[in-house]
Amino acid sequence: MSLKHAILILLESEPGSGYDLFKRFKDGLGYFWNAKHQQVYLELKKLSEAGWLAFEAQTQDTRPDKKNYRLTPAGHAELLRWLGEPVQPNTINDALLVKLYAGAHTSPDNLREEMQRHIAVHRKTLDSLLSIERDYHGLPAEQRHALRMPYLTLRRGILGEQSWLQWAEEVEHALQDTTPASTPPGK
Amino acid sequence: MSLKHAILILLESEPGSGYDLFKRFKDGLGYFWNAKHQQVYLELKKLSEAGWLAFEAQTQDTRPDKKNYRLTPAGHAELLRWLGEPVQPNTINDALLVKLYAGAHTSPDNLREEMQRHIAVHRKTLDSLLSIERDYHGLPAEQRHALRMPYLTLRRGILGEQSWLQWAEEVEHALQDTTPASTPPGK
DNA sequence: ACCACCAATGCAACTTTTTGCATATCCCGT
DNA sequence: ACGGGATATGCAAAAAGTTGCATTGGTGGT
Repeated sequence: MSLKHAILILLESEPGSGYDLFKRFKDGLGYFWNAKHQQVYLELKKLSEAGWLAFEAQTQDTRPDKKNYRLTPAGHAELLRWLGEPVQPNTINDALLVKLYAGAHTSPDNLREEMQRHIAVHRKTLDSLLSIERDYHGLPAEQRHALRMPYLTLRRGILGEQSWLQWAEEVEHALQDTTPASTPPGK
Repeated sequence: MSLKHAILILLESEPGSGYDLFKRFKDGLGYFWNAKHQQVYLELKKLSEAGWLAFEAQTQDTRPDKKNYRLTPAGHAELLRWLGEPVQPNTINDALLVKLYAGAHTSPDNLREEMQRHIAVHRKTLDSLLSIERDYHGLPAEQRHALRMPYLTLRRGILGEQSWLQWAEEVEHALQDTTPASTPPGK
């Protein structure tokens, strides 16, 4: 758990609305933290009630009104406290691997299609991460320095996706071997 | 979600008790599916009530009595149905990356300690996966064939852990650069 | 003209997972 | 003799996350 702290960190670096935070989760942090908009709004409400956030309502003409959230001193203190605390190693629950584990009970074609869909998603994610990395390298040194920690998390995303795609190739070879009869020899 | 189906698959390949399943999650599948014993027992109860599992109570002398679960035909059908359905790509929520993202607000020492602890865990996991892989390669061809699908998931674990450790090296270099003063030069 | 999408927020019900507590016996090491 | 770990199961409450529904207005495409 820790949508709580993910929100505190995002608002610490820049105040914003629920909608705004949701977009940051979707675009920027999506490769390591995900949340639906409902959950974000609910959590913002809870964090306000706990005194860690404050907000001012902004009325807007052409668009719906919004609430602009920022950290309170108590929220800042909580963030520092959390940073000093050890983080539990991540546990992974990966449904694709569950399916593959049971793969002998279904057809290789089914598995291949499934893999193709996932490969497409991972390739797209990798492309977008690489493009963010290119932008980062184009920044002036000061800004790069300010972003060095987020950059490390970006590297995790890139290395992770590359490793995933490498694994996917292994899987494809293995699944081809399962049905060698369907392709005629000689090309 | 899909502890449900993870359980169906495990019981399909071999019937067993809740305790037994829990151990299989902990030892064998832990690198891609995790569940506490409470959740396993609760889910077994629900799956029985849904008619997908049946159990017979076994009284034991030296040990507590246990319930031996196996799939019903309905459970088998449900498993096949699920295998035909597309799996949602995994979403990752990784608290370590959240912490690192906010790393500029804490000390490099704190981050280094955190990384050391996680590195130790990942190295241990990798070692154990590699040892399982060695065992696999030592098996006769028939058994290897029967286990080819679980083997693919094992490969995911191995490649994933290796990639993680590679990333951890990048992080360590980056964190060293942040405080070059503390280590005396010349050794 | 209509449809879809962006901006913006939220409630209610549900499922899934975690945490805390509870119990009972056996075996192993110190 | 005593503590800890393995064996074995479970309830209750809380926390975290998902799904479905609802609203309002602008903007851009066909």
